[in-house]
Amino acid sequence: MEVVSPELNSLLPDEIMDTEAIVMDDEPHSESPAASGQSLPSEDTPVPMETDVPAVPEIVSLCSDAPPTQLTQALTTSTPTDSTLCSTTSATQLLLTPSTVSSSPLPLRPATASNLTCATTKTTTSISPAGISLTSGGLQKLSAPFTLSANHQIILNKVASSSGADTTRSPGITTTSTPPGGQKFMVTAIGKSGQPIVLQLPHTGSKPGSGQVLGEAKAHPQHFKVVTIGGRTDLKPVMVSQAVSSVSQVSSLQAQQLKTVQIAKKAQVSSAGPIKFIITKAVNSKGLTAQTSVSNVITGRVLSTSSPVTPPRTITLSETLSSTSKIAISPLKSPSKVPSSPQKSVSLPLNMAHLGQQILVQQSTASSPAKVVCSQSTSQPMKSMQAVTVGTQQFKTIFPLSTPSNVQQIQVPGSRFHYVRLVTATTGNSTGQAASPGTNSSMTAKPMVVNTAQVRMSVPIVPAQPMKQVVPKPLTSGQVVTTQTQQRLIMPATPLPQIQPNLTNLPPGTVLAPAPGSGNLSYAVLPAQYVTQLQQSAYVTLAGSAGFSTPTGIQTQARLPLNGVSTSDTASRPRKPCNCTKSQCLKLYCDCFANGEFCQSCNCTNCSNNLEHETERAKAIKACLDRNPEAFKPKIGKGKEGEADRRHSKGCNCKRSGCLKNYCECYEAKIMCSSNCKCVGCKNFEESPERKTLMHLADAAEVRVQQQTAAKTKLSSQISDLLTRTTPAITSGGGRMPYTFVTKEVAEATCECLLEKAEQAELNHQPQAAAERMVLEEFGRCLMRIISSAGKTDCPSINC
DNA sequence: GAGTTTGAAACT
DNA sequence: CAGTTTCAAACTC
Repeated sequence: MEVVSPELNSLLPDEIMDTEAIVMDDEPHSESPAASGQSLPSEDTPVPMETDVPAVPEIVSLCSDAPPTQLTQALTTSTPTDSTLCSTTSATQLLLTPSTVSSSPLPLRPATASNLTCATTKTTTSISPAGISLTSGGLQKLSAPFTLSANHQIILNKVASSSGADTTRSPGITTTSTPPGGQKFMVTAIGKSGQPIVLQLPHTGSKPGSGQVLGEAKAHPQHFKVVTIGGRTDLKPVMVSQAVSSVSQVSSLQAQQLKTVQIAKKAQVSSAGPIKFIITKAVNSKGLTAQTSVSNVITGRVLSTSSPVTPPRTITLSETLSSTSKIAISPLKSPSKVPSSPQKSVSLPLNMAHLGQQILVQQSTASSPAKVVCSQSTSQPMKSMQAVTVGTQQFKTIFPLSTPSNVQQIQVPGSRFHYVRLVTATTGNSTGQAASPGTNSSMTAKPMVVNTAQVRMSVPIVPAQPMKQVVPKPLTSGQVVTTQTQQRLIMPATPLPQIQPNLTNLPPGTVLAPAPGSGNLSYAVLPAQYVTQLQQSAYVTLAGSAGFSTPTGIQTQARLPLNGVSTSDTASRPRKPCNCTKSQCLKLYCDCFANGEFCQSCNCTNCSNNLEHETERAKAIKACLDRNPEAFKPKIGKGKEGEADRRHSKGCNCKRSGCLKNYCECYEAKIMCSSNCKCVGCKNFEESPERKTLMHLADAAEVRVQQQTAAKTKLSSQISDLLTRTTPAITSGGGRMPYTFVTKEVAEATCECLLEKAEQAELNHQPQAAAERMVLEEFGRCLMRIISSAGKTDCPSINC
């Protein structure tokens, strides 16, 4: 099992949660203490979370009664028949995916509830036609998972966790039930302990939901209802897949460090049933205002509610409206940060034409950073890209990768970072791909032709903590090990006020080195220009993205604010290529690296500042941050009112340049030295005559350059215009241009005429000016004759 | 273009 | 923290 260490959270912004590999359990009901214990996050290394309550992965999944062997096969192999893949979980998320329509009413049984275990590492959920069992992947036990009332209500009764470690963690319940009517609903509830959650089911006619055979196409669209209850701040992804297969997967999230919203995508493509991807945000465990937004997805039914703190609650399931395959992500802002922010839901359909799938990004709340983790499972290695917008701004960008990687870009509103996740899931993977803890992935399938790898986004939880390389824990025994390679990239690009305090220390890139046997998970924080790099291999920009400017200039790299120059300013200029030879462009000597950029079109040798050396780059970043936590911060702080207040944060140390050469960082930034500087013989101050002289010279030179440039441009334009206007004469007239008649003979004749005029003037003792005038006039006449004869004859004659 | 100068970054 | 070394850009020829 892949485990995200506590460091991971510290590396990534709070707004985006990441989930680790989906835990695949070879057994439907894992009760292995060892596994659970291993998967448990270390208590000794608590990572500050966005919420005060330590996050604990809580997963309640519906497990089929099928024999373990059957389940194992279903989980470990990605079969087209698997219609449901449910994974995920952030700390207290519970995901349930009903995969099949069960004819038996109220499939949930107390007997299965007893199967709930505390094994966090293993959680498997599947629904068999015969019934539904619950397997708790979380640390908590559900002694009485829920009760079913006569009036189509399901009451979830949260019971205090059995283990001591569990008691400190917020409870979360997610359950799925398949009512008799074949309707399915999902409940993702993370409420307070001991508080029941009541779900009211709509009265639907029971259908003969006979047990369906795996791979059997569903004639009837599945209805899913997702209910999010609770007060947790964590985003809760809920994936609902078409109720085709009887196997669903639930990966338990290792724990407390991960706040994640995952979009599990099922590799399976179903021909008939509607596909629903629903991601809801988990309610705040702290009891703060929890907002849950659930986007409507295709035929599924999604119930969204802003969950107040106090359960029990009765929720009425509502119909969803969408008609196409979509993935809905509704990242919610942390209630702790914005307790009372009105729920805001924005759906951004992503047209992934080449993938034949759409991703719907739903934004639930405005300001709070959202944590979104999207995981995709696929039976076939593919390339997929997803763009997820978190926060107030939305954007969509699809990056077709030349590599078998998935790119998912997330922009957090107000953040200067773009978060882009690259997921490389290649090798043949089973439906139950290895997933990070807390990741819940499920795919539905129909319109979605093929799904690729898991896409995940991560956000550091610990503020102001430098990015660190995180090595996921190796998979534990008994877990499904996949050969799938996963890359995770997080790209900073745009400002995000909400999380900026946490991101200020973020290095331009971070790579989470894969742990042995962990499936080669890697994380990277990349500068925005990385997006550009990716786009060089042709990209598809999704329309309809509001507030997101798709990078169009391939050569232009977005840069972090450097030397007080705004990003837009720097971005407008072509980046200067570096010439590093010894530093591998992994030290601050390299401007590219120092600016958080990848080397691109540089002259460097042995460069490691690129995607191919993510690990090295991450280490270098970490090293730089260890030396100086503010290494990647702009050196020139922008003053309150204009450039006058701009000053170098550290100041320069010039000794011989007088701070009047570009050696001086202050001078280079076109600012004057300040008290921060330790320079000797500084001449870079306001009243310095040397500085003024240099400035004047520089201005004059710049003016000259501009004039020359303008003149060249104008001349080029005129020439171009002339050629454009004369072109018709060439083509339409069938003749040649006048100048083509200036043959050697014509030129000689013209010269003779001119000389004759000059001689005449000389013989007449005319002044030089008059002589010159005569010559010029004669030259004009010659030209006129040449031009006039151009269209008459091929051999114009010049006669004086 | 090669060589020198310079100062930040890295190292001790 | 200070001194030294390394490094790449800036500069000079």
